[in-house]
Amino acid sequence: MPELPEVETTVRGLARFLEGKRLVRARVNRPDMRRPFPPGLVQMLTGARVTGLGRRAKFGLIHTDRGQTLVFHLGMSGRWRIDPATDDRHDHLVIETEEHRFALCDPRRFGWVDLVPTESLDAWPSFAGMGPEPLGDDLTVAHLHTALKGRKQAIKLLLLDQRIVAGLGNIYVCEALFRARIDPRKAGGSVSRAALARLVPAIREVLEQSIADGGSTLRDYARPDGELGYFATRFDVYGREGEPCRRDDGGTIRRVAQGGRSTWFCPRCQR
DNA sequence: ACAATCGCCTGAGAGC
DNA sequence: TGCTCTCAGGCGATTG
Repeated sequence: MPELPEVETTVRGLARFLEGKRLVRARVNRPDMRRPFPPGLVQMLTGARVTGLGRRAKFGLIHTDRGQTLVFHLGMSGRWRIDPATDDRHDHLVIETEEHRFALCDPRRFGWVDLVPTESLDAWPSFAGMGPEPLGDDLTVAHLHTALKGRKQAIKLLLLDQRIVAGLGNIYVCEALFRARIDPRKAGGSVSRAALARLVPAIREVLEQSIADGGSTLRDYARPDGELGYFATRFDVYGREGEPCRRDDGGTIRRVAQGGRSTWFCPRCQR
C-alpha cells in the first residue's frame, strides 16, 4: 500500500512528465471516490499549467497556475497510471497533457482528491495541526520527547498519529521501531531519551532507503502503461511473522494486534 | 485532552 | 474447481 516513500516516488514520477506542462484535457471517469470530487475540478484543471509538484505527509500536491492545488491521497490501493494502454474500471480521474495521459486508479476507493487554494494549503483541514515531516529538520528528539511525554498509549500507535509525526504508516512504523530496537507495545511516555535518539534517525533512514529503492525502480516507469505507486521492498519485520529476526539473535518475529491493526516485531531485540 | 471504536471499499489469499 | 471467509488499512467521525 502506498505510504510516504511511495507517494514521494509517485510525485517525482509525475513531476517528470507534468512539471511546466499544460493540461489539455481533464475528465472524471468515476465520481464515486471515498469523498465526492470537489465542484469545478474539471473546469479548473482544463487548460491549467502545472507549476510544480510536492508532497505533504502521504498527500501528493499538484500546483497549478490558477492559484489552486490538486491534493490527492492514494488511500490503500491508489496509483497513477501513465499512458495506460487499456481502460481500468477503477480509473477515477484522467488528466492529459499534449504528450501523456494520467489516470488516477483506486480499486478500494480509500483515496480522495481535493482542490485547495495554494496559498492556504497549511489551513486545509487535513494539514492543519499536522506534525513535522519525518524527513525535515523539525523531527527532532526534543519534539518527540515533548509530544510523547505522559502519554500512556503504545509508542506504535502514537507514531501513527499524524499530529505527532506526519506521514508514517503501519509498515514504516514497524520497520523504524525494529531499527531503533524499541518494543512497539511500550507506552509512549516511557520510551527513554536514548531510545528516541535511535528512533529519529531510524525513521529517516528507513524512509530514505525506501525512496531510493523506488527511485531506482522509477526508470522503468518512463515507458507506456507505467504505474506509479508500488515498489517491492525488503522488510525486516513487516509481514514476517514466524520468521527469524534478521539480527540473527535467535528471536522470532511476532505479530500482535494494536488498535485493530497488526504490528510485527522481534521480542528478543526490541525492548 | 485523550482514548477507543466504527465505517468506508475491493482484491488477494487461505481454507474447504 | 469454485465457493466463502478473512484480512489489509488511512482517515474522519463519533462516542466514552
